[in-house]
Amino acid sequence: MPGKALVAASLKPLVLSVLARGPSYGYDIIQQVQALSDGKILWTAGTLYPLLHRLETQGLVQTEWQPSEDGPRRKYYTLTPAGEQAMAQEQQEWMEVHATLLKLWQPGLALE
Amino acid sequence: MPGKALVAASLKPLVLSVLARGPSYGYDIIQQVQALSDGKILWTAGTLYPLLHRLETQGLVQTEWQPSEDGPRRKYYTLTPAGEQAMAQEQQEWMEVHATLLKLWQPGLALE
DNA sequence: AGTCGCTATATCGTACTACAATATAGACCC
DNA sequence: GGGTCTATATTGTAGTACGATATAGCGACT
Repeated sequence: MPGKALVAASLKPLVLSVLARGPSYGYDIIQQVQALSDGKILWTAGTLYPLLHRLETQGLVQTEWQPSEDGPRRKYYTLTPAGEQAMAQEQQEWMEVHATLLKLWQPGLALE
Repeated sequence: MPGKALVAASLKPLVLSVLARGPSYGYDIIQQVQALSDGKILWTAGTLYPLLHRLETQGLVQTEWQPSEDGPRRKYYTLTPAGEQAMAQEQQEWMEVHATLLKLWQPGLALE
């Protein structure tokens, strides 16, 4: 039985949003999201890396290996212009869905 | 080439949220979501019905056929207690992701 | 009688997505 | 040499999205 997604497909907008703040690498992205969500969003490497590879294949990110002074080398991911555009699009779509959910969650909205 | 999801996997929380307001049937759910989103969220039947069937298999909804005075009969979906619980869970998880996204979208948040 | 459009549900095939498990390896500390 | 942390990668399995297509009732117009 596979695990359950925290919120299915929140993965892509979150990762693009992290990278929109500046280049980062896989392990760090996991830590950043975990910290920002107060430990509620916990990804494993097996969840994140395939997505990063997909983003690269789709031309939304560029990659660069960089050595680390204190551990294994890191693969830094940087948003391309197409990636920035995709991030803006994801943000807009997220807000549209969010607005719709808020309307549905309003207790006062009458049913027809 | 398959189409792109408006926001991937916003489907389940939206459908559960619609049903949390009262029983409904497939065609009506599509219309409700379309109206509430100002026409931005457009689902096809082929997207919605498989999800409704999954929700039924998972015991989150109960179904009942009802005749329509003006057209084909309708299959009404009603949330079960487990479905209400799932809906509450989805709502909480959505808000956690949303809060994290808002933090990431704050222009003032400094990078380390 | 025919056809158009709207209502209404259903299934199939294909592609995409999520994630646990597992493997590999460097650096540090004991 | 063993444990912990850092760091990336792949594989297998299950879940998800959606266009295309099929079926059928009803009303209106021709």
